[in-house]
Amino acid sequence: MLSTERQPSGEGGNASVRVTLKDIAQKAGVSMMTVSNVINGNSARVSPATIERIQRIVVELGYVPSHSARSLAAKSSRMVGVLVPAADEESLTISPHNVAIIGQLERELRKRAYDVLLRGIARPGEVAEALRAWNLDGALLLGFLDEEIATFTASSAGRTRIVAVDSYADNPVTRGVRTDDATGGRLAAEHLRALGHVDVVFAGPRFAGQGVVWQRFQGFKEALGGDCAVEAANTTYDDGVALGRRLRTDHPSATAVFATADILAIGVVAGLQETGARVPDDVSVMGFDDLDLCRYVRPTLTTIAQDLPAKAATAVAMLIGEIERDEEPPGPATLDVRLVERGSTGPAR
Amino acid sequence: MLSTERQPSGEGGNASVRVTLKDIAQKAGVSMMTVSNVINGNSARVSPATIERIQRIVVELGYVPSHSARSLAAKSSRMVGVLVPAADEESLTISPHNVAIIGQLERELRKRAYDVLLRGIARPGEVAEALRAWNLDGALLLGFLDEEIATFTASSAGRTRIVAVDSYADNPVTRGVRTDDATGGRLAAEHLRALGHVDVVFAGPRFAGQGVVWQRFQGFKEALGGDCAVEAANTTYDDGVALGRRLRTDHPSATAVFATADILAIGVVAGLQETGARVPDDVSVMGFDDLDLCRYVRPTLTTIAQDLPAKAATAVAMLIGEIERDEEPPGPATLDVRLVERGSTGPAR
DNA sequence: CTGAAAGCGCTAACAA
DNA sequence: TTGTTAGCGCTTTCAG
Repeated sequence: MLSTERQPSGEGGNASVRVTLKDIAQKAGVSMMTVSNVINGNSARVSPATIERIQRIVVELGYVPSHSARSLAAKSSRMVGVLVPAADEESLTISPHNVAIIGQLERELRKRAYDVLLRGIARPGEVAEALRAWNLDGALLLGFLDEEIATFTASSAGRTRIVAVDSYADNPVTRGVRTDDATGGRLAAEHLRALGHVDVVFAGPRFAGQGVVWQRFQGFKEALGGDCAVEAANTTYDDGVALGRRLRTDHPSATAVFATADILAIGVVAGLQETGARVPDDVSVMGFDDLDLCRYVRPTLTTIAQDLPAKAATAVAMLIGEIERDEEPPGPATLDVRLVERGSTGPAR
Repeated sequence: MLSTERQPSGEGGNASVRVTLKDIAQKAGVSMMTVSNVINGNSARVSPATIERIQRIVVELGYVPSHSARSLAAKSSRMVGVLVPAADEESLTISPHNVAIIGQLERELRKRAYDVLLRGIARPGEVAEALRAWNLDGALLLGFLDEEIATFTASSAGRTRIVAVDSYADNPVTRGVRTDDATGGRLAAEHLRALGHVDVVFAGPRFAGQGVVWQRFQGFKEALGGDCAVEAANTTYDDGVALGRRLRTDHPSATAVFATADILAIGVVAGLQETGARVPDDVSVMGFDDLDLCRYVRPTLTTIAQDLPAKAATAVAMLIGEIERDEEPPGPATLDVRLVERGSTGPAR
């Protein structure tokens, strides 16, 4: 993975002080501007010969541009913020789902030569603050609630672009990228119906007229064709277990559960099993996300899969599009979902 | 989590242009330096009255300091790099273990008012490069192999501090933080011995005379008192499954497996179960790390727990200590481990 | 195609 | 306790 390669410092004679544009310019006998243009690939304005010479010297001296200086002098910093919610000071427990995304985002951004500032956000104002403090070219919001996003204000410069992942918020300063949650809900309902389930429970975080969970519920309920019970539960294993334990008491006739997150579904299965219920023979359970986790548990978890890498790539593409090509803020992007059948769902009893 | 709070911009009359130190200074009728001192908490050099007045104006105008400018003018940027390995351009799949740590690191650093640059590293030179490009005060290395770390060179400024997590490398420019891997191996061996296991298999990534895995093996073998088979396997579920499937063919007399990672152990269990073996009745399996995952699978996984939050906190404390107090680079830090008994280990058959 | 001047927003080192 | 003078390293004009 890492090639064995020496740092080219200490060859040009100068090893321990910062090599600046000026140094390069002097050694090459040209002005700083010419060097700057070469570094930034403005090859249109420099003769091929000079380019070649300068590039050699750059390598020879081990020149590394100062992004701080560039950021100060120019409009752009080539750095974007990846912003995640942070409950005050405590527990920046990035959710497994977000965690998976962060890696992808970093990769996509690095490919395009952008650096990433990772930062937890505790107060709404911190978004604009972070943006301005480092002169960020843009920001990616991860895992915020729509209500929170609505309170974010743009950087006063007005040039800062913001893309929110998994958001339906209609904040004018943000664009959204999300999976097709409504269709996900619908697929889940259709799957359960096809297996003969009629009396089912929907489990997920409390929702109210907006947001990811609400979308999933809408699609689910509609495709179900009938009514369904709703159980509020946080997206955690333990909440799932608690629900699973009392499910057959509180919903004696229910034969299936659709949870809005895999981790929650897995908890439900565990809770059910504790009470002696068999999954899927007595109760079917399905989740949402298709984390790796789904394959590790027994029974393996039937779920609605979303394409994380694609979501990350789309979010980055949108952001960069706005930043570099000053594109019209496109409408929100919606990514496909698909049903993944595994062992936790079966015919209604 | 997020308090409802307005951005204080647009009250001072000026809303959309950058508010600078100079603006504050003018409005307060003092010099920029005085304002600078107030902002940076150099209260010793300013009269209480002035402090109070300046602070009011700062809030009123919604001033946000430019970190780029500060980073350029001062020695320090108050930003540290969190550096993870990145297989060339492709698949920056940050491992679950590292990912869990990143959140903790960010939290610890933010508490101390440091920002985080998250960056994948594909070539050794990129470490020093990233450090210098943003004038980073330091860096945290996550999940690199000891051989890789040995090739990293310091920033030429010489002031940059580097702490490597999970490393035993003796690179003069880095300090290490890790869990007590040897003791972890020992605890595992003692646990299995106490249950009567004699013929056991050690499974983990290939190692050779150094590194985390080697340490675990040393402790394990020594406490075992006898010989043990070694199976090379990557730290993935699928490699675990493969090993589990052929375990009873290749090691017919083995009654226990110690894997150097939970995810690997869980795969081994699944592979074994596929062949009809019962865990732990026929074969006991244990892992290392104590990820949440261990509670989700059946049987639940016996493992060696390491304290991730403590590891992150220690790494940050070491780094900040070197940065701010210019402390003597302390020796490497080693954190405690403990055995967590769950359902995947039992008496030898 | 190349260069000179001016300044981005801030802080170090002195003076006063 | 406060102000002044210099830059940090780069990019943006605008002239050659």
